[in-house]
Amino acid sequence: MVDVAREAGVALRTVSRVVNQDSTVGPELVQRVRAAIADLGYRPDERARHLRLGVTGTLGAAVRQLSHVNPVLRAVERAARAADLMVLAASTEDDENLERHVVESMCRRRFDGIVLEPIGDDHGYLVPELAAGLSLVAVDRPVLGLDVDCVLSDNRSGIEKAYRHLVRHGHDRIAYIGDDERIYTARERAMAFRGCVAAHGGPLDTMLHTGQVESGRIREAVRAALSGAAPATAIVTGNAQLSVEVLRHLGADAVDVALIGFDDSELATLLRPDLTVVAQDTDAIGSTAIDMLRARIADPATEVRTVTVPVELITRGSGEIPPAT
Amino acid sequence: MVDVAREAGVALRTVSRVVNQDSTVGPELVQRVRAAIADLGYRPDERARHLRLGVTGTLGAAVRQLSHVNPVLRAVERAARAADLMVLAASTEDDENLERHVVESMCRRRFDGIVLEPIGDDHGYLVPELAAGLSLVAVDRPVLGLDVDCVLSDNRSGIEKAYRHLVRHGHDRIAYIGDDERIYTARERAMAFRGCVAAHGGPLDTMLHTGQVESGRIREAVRAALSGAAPATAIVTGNAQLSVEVLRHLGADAVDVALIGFDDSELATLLRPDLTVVAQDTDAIGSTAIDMLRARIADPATEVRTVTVPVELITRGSGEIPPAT
DNA sequence: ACCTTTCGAGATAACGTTATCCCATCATGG
DNA sequence: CCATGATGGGATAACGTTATCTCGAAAGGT
Repeated sequence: MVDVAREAGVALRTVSRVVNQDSTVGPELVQRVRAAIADLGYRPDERARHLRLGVTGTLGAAVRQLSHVNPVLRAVERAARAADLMVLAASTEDDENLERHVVESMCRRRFDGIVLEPIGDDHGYLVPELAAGLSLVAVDRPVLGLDVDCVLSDNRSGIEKAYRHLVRHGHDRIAYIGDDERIYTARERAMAFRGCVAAHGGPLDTMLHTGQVESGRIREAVRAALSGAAPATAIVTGNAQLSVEVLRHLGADAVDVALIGFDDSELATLLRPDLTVVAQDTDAIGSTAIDMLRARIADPATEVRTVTVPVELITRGSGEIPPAT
Repeated sequence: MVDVAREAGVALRTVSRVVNQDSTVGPELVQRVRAAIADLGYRPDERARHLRLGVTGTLGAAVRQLSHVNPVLRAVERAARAADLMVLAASTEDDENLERHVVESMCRRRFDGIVLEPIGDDHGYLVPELAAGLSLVAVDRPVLGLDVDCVLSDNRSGIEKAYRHLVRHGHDRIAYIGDDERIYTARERAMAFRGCVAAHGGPLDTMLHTGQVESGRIREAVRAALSGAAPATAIVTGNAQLSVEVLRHLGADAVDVALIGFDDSELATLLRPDLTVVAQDTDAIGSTAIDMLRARIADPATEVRTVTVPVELITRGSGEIPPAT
C-alpha cells in the first residue's frame, strides 16, 4: 500500500480512501491511484482491514458433513449473501472434538457469528466464548444446558402427522425405525412415536427400533417389525438415510407395506411407489437462522429465542398403501 | 493480551510465549499466565497472528454446491486436516460471477491456497492473483487458458470403458445422454462417446443427446433413443443426476434396456437392477489436490502439473442386460 | 573469586490496514 | 481585500500479534 502511495505520489491515507470508494478524492487522483494499484499488482489484505475495523463480515457454518445433501446450509448461504455476509463452512463429521476445534478456530478468527449444528451433550467450551460476545445460533438441534438461540423443526408434530395419516388409512400396527437416540432429533422423534403409540393403545416392543444407522441392524429391525404374530403393516423411518436402508431391505415388499419417511429427498419421486415424507421447511430454517444471528450481532442483548419451524406431510403414494388383510 | 500481562505481572512477550507453548518459560510463570488468561477470558486473535506471521494455515474450497453430495470435498477436508490445515468452503452455485467473488474474497483473506471447481471459460481475474503468488489447484475441470495445477478424472477412458463393456455384452446401438457441452466434463465425455461411435462404425444422429439437465429434455432424449427403426438397446448417461432422470423416464423399461451411469451414488444399489457405473476415484482426487497445493505453497516455483486420475467400471447388473432381440 | 555459559524475560519494532486530527488550498461573501 | 467555510489530502496513532535484540541473573568451571 505504501508502495502504491509512492508510485501514485500520494499519501497512504489517500490510497485507502480510493480502495474504499471514499468520495472525497479528486477524479484525477483516483485515476493515478488506480493505475498504480494495477501496475504494482496491489491486493488489499482483509486480515489487517478486519483487525483495524473489528468486524470481519464473515459467518461460520459448522455442519455435520459439507459433502452431504444439506438444504439448510444452502438456505443459510443464500440468506447470508443477501445480507452481504460471507459464509465459510467446515465439517464437524459428527465428532464432538472436531466440532470444538472448528468452532474455536472460527472464534479465534473472529467470525462475526456462527451457525452450528451441535453434536453431543457437552458444549461447555462455548461458555467463555459466549461470555466474550460470540454470536451463535444452533440449527436442527439445541445446545443443551446453554442459553443459546436455536432453530428447530417440529419433530414431534412430524411424527404425529405421519402416525395419524397411517391410522387414517386403516393401519393399526405401525413400526418406527429410527437413528441412535443419543442424537437429539432421533430422541425427539422416537419419544413422539412412543407418545403416539401410547395414545393409540398399541404394543410398543416390536414396533420401535432405534440405534446406529448400520445396514445389518436395519435389516434386522425390518424383519422384526414385519414378522411375528402381529406384524406391522406400516413403517415410519427416522431420517432420509434410514428410508433408503429400509427400502433396500423391504425389496419387493415395498409395494405392500406403507412407508413414510422423515426428510424429503430427490429419490422420493424416483421409487415406485413414490415416497410419502415428512418434509422440513429447510428454507425457513436457514433464513430464520441468519435473521436471528444478524439480530444478535446487531444487539448482543437481544433476548435468546428458540424458534420451532413447522413440518409438512407430502403424500406421494407409499404412505397411502392400505394394510394387508 | 496486555491486560493478561499486567494481571500476571509479566511482559507481553511472555504471554505470547505461553500461548504458543514456547519452552523457555518457567513453570510457575506459565501457571500465573494461564490463570490470568482464564480470569480475564482472553481469547487470542488469529487475525493479528496471521497478519504478523504472514501465513494463515487456511485453505479455501470453492465448490459448485456445498449442500450437494461431493465426495471430493470430503477427501479434501480429510487430507487437509491430516496436514493440520483448516479448510473453509463456500459455494459458487455454478455462477461465474459468484465464483469470482468467492475466490477474490479468499485471496483478500490471504488463504494459503485455494481448491477450485472452475466454472465457465474466462478466468482472467485469476491472472493478477496468480502473479501475486496465489497457490491454486483446480479439480474436476481445468482452468482454460491459464497454466494452473489441475486434478481431473479420466473422462475419456470412463466413456470408453462403458462403451466397450456394452459392446462386449452384445450391444450394437448404444445411446449417450449427457449434460450441456458448455460444461467441460460434459464436453469431454460427449467427445469420447463420438470417438467410440466413430471407431465402432455406428450412426450418431439418434444416439447422442446433450443439453441442460431438464426433465422434459431427458424424457424426449430417452424416447428418441428408444424409438425409430433401429432403437438403442443400451444407454450411457453423463452424470449421476442424469442417471436418475433417465431411470425416471425409463420406468418399467429399466429391466430391458442396459444402462451405465457416470458417477457412483448411494442409490446405485437401491434400484433393481443395481446400477452399473463409471466411478471416479474421489478420494484420490481430493488427496492429490491437497498434495499438489501443499507442494506449491511450499515452493511456488514447482512445475505446474495436470494429474489425471483413473476411473473404474463397477458392474452391478444394469450394464449387463443383454440387447433385446 | 572471577569469568563464561545458559536460561528466562522485557523493550521495541514490525505486519497492513483505517480513523483521527490537522493543515493546505480555494472559492465565496461581507 | 480579508475572513470564513468547504474541500481535499497528509502525518500519526492505533488494532493484536510475534520476532529481534538486549539484558539480568543464576549456574558452573577454572
